Amino acid sequence: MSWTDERVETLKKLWQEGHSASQIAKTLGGVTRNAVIGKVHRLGLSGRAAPSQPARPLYKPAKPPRPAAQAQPAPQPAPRRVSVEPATRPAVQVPAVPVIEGPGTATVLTLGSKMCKWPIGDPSSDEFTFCGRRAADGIPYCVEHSRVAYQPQQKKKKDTGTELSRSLRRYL
DNA sequence: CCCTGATTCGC
DNA sequence: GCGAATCAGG
Repeated sequence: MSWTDERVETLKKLWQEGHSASQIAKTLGGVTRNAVIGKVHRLGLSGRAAPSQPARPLYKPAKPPRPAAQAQPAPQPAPRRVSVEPATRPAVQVPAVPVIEGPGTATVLTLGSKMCKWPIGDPSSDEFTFCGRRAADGIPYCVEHSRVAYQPQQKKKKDTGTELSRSLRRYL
């Protein structure tokens, strides 16, 4: 199919009405959404609404790998400057060896690798915390919660065992 | 994985 | 001019 005046007009109409490229493609028939998008751009009516913000965020990563037929000796890579998070981060310090706190005092921010990750409370609540008691290396939970967490597993058969399950057995 | 538009570039 | 391929997001 080709872009007859009629089809182009339909395209414009539908596009301005807010239909998606694929919807328009289906309506018109005989074209893909890519074709529609391509045409839309050629017609210069890309950004439909909200021109407030640039449709294109100003940076273009370019596209490196593509079998370009023996192109000319490409110049220098032309460094692209992309804003890369200049913000200063406080970098929350998480104690490697957490203080032994009572249950439910560790938050997602203070939860260290060696702290029990047993959830306490409603995860969707502000009150949500983790157990936070000391947990052995490589074990997600403290002894008490490990027992609960792995209960169904504990009395399985052989259990040739993963590293974790072996550590676990030692641990419990 | 489904979808969206944006871009590039061989044709 | 066309649109497939590809990309960056939602």
